Amino acid sequence: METSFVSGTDRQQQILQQLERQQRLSVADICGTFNISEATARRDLESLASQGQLRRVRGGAIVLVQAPPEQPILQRQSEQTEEKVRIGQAAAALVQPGETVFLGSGTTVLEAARALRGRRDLTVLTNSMPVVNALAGAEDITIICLGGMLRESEFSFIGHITEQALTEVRADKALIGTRAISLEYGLTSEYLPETMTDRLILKVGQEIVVLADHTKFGRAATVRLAPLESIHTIVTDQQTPPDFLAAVRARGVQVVLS
Amino acid sequence: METSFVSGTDRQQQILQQLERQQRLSVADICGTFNISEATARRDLESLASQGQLRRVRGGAIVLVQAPPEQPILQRQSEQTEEKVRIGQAAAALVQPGETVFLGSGTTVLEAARALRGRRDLTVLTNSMPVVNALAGAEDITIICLGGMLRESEFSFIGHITEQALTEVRADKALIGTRAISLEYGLTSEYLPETMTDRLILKVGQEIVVLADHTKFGRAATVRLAPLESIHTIVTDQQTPPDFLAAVRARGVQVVLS
DNA sequence: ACTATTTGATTGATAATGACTGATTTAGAT
DNA sequence: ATCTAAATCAGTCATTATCAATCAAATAGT
Repeated sequence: METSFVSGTDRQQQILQQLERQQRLSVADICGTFNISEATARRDLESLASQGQLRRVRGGAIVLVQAPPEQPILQRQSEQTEEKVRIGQAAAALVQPGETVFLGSGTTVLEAARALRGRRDLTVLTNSMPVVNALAGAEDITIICLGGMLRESEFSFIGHITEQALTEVRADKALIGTRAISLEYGLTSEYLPETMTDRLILKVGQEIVVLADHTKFGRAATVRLAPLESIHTIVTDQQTPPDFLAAVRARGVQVVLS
Repeated sequence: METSFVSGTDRQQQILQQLERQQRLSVADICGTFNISEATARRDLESLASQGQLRRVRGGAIVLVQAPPEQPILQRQSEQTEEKVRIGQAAAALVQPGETVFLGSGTTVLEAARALRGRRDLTVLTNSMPVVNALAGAEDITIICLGGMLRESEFSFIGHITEQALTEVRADKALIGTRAISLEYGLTSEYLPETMTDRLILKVGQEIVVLADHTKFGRAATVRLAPLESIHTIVTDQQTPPDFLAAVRARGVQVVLS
């Protein structure tokens, strides 16, 4: 894994994240993963310790007893950025002029929204605030937002109002992201309230397009959202195992590689 | 991707977009992707940092911990900014902890939203995208957006879906802006579709608070929205003619000067 | 044609880094 | 318990990268 960073502050954030995962970190570990000298590693630890972010011990550092909660959304935003952009563009290419398309939440779908900016004669339905922001002001694109209660971690709208609004609309295509996709359980999710909303979303789209990079395949989360058969198209990247894609195709799902 | 010609602010928006995708950006990165000098790249970062859009670090920039997703720029913000900020703050001061407050569209109400950020134990209802953006990520504030069709000029949601959602909610107070206030015609507006939505908004709020700087008084637009009597409170600035305010008070409307 | 703004180059100043030093702590052996 | 060797540490210093400030050229706006 390439660990690129722009500054000491940035590196310190990453040190904190890694510490969160492993509970403890040695100075040598830090030197290795970031290619820095021991002196710098110690300075980073000293700085973080003085901010009360970690507990300094001889040889490294350990997490504090009550660690501050980590932020949910923004970390995984940086992961697989390249793929996500390409997947988003490939999915956007499926949308035809004149169509009504639903865009769900998640960073990959957001990339599709960005790719749709500049296209003409479209109606976009969404429950994602970043999608609205990305498309607001775009020429010749009608934006309909489903409202509801704002879920802070994803900046998406969910709940009763959202579901009510969903009964009023339909879409030619629905572009959605997912947490996990498996042959056995299909689409799964982790957050139940959002799942209820997502199920309705699957109903308003004539054609369901799932955007998922290779890290999502062969995994399953806790809540079952929909079986594979209810999906029409999957857009993914080249790194997804071909045998998995073959199995998906055998279930009647079209696969688009970006 | 040859982005040969972009204006300064446009480029800064793109910098924000890229930053949001990658979490971090080095000065060198920016120079490369936009073909600009380090000096300009730094100036852009400095400008964005002063707006609180990113966190400047040595060597580049990283995203804020609770970064609201990138949002479109609002034009015509500069008119009467001083007054609007003060009016917004005065109106926000009327809101009590535990209350549910509706925030309408318009720049003055947006200032009230900004003033409410940091307050605790609030539920905010709104049909304004900028308001959602301003409050997204705020601690202890529940945000419920009414969805609907996005009106580009105001970035507010109007139409059938909005009205449907309005039937599902109520609010202790409704803070709304207006185009014009006159003794004879009360609140008037110019855009009929929005007016339909606004009339419903007046019904969901127990107490109607109108935010209007002095330029709005004694004028009337084409569409009648509501008589003066349906307003409970007007928040305005010192420059509003006292005799006009006296007449307003005589009609049973409370006046707050900021 | 003129002015205001933006840009790029240059500068000295400042911060970050890595190598080095001697001091301190730890772990193991006696 | 005491000693010793290795590891870790805090401090200093030179080097490098980055920065803020300044100014002239280029560009946009009127």
